[in-house]
Amino acid sequence: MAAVTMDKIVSLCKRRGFIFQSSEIYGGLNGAYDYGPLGVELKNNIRDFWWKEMTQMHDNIVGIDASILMASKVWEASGHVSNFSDPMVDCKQCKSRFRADQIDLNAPCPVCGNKDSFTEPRNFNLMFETHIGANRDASSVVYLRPETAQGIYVNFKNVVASSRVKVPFGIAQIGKSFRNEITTKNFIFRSCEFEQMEMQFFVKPGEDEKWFPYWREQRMAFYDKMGIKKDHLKWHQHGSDELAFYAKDAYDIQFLFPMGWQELEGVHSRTDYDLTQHTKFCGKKQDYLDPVTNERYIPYVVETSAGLTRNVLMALCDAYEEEEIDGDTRTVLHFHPAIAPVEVAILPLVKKDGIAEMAQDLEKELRADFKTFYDQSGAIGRRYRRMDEIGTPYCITLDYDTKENDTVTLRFRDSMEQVRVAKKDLVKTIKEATKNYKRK
RNA sequence: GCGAAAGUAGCUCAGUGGUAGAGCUCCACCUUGCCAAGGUGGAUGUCGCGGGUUCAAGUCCCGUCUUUCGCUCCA
Repeated sequence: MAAVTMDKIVSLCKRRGFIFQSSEIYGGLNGAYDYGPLGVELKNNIRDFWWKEMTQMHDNIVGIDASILMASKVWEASGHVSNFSDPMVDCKQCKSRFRADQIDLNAPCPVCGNKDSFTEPRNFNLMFETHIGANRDASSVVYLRPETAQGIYVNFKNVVASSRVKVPFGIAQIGKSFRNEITTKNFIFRSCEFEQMEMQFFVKPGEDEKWFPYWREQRMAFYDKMGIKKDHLKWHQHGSDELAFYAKDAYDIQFLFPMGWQELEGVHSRTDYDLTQHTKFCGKKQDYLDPVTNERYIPYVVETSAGLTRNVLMALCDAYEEEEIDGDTRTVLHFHPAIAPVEVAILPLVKKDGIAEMAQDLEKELRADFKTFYDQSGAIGRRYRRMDEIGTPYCITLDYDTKENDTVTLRFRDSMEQVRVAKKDLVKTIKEATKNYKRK
């Protein structure tokens, strides 16, 4: 079985309506993508799967949804204004580019040896800038957030005061972030506009040692629940030279994308860095009063930060398979049923003798419980293949026997096995199958 | 931002200056009684965009946008 290439993913995404290039009719916009009818379902399903797992399934995590535009001071405090940009110089002779802080600007170019060859250092700030108000003076500059985490930190006191949460507790958030990347590549893997699923877990200083491995284990288990292949995932621990200035320890979950192992999610120990910074910059103590011991401290933070849009790409790459069947190729997306854009397809074996009408009625009945799709066009095998290609886990076929005894054929995507099920048992049977789903 | 290559139907591509094409897909009807490609008919393009050369440009030239690969970058 050949490894999937990005070309095939991009092609399938466009062909079947998962993901399109932004502004395509105008020649496209670099690093921006639009989600089509199936793509938005997939993305929303992954988002909801994460949200349920992180909030509903934990009694000590609450959610927020902070605004994308925030006070500029937030980014001064977080270090993004000063650290999120790199002054760069180019060699005028050989066009090589260097970071201005990593090279002696008075020395000859290390590549071509040319002297007095560098351009003036130019700043590449990775934050998008815009203005609030019609009057574009310096005081109105705001940034589109480059990460969602700060929206959580600046609401720490609000959440503590309003939600009766006690340390240890977490705040979860899903939303868009923006980075003015110098280059974008690999489809939606790195784009200027992306969505993050973040959770900041606030703990008593010292207890981060305990919670850090806990969340690493939880987060890896999440991908197993989503049906992602175990051998497509691995941990990468940041070496001391890779650690961000705020981080005490950092692990990435990497996924084996077509272009190699790449970061999918970070689990980072951020200590009290951010809350301390905001204390300094806003002048108000961002601390926590333990209601039992009356101790006052700034909590430490264990952060789980996943890319939703990267998760979408992962789900597509992980699910994609081309299987050889009798000299024919079957393209299948083996999505976990919980994230599949279409859960159940209803297919009449023939159109005549009232079978199609019967199938349409059944489709309407099942809508309340599943995302359904009705298709009466073409041979039955062809319709199965179409559903395989968009990852529909269950197909229901109605035939003449359905008229006699109210049973239908339930066909499973992965095994292609078929079972005869009474119409009245369909919802229960399908929900049971989803609950017990195991990726082969 | 640098270098190279590419951009023609929804997809994969052919078309080296002279009427815009193929296969698949898609739609309708027929056939089909459970795993694609059977029959009949049909739809689809300012050949990425803008300019130039020419009697004539998908084709040659310039610019531009986008994509891919390699740099650079990505705390």
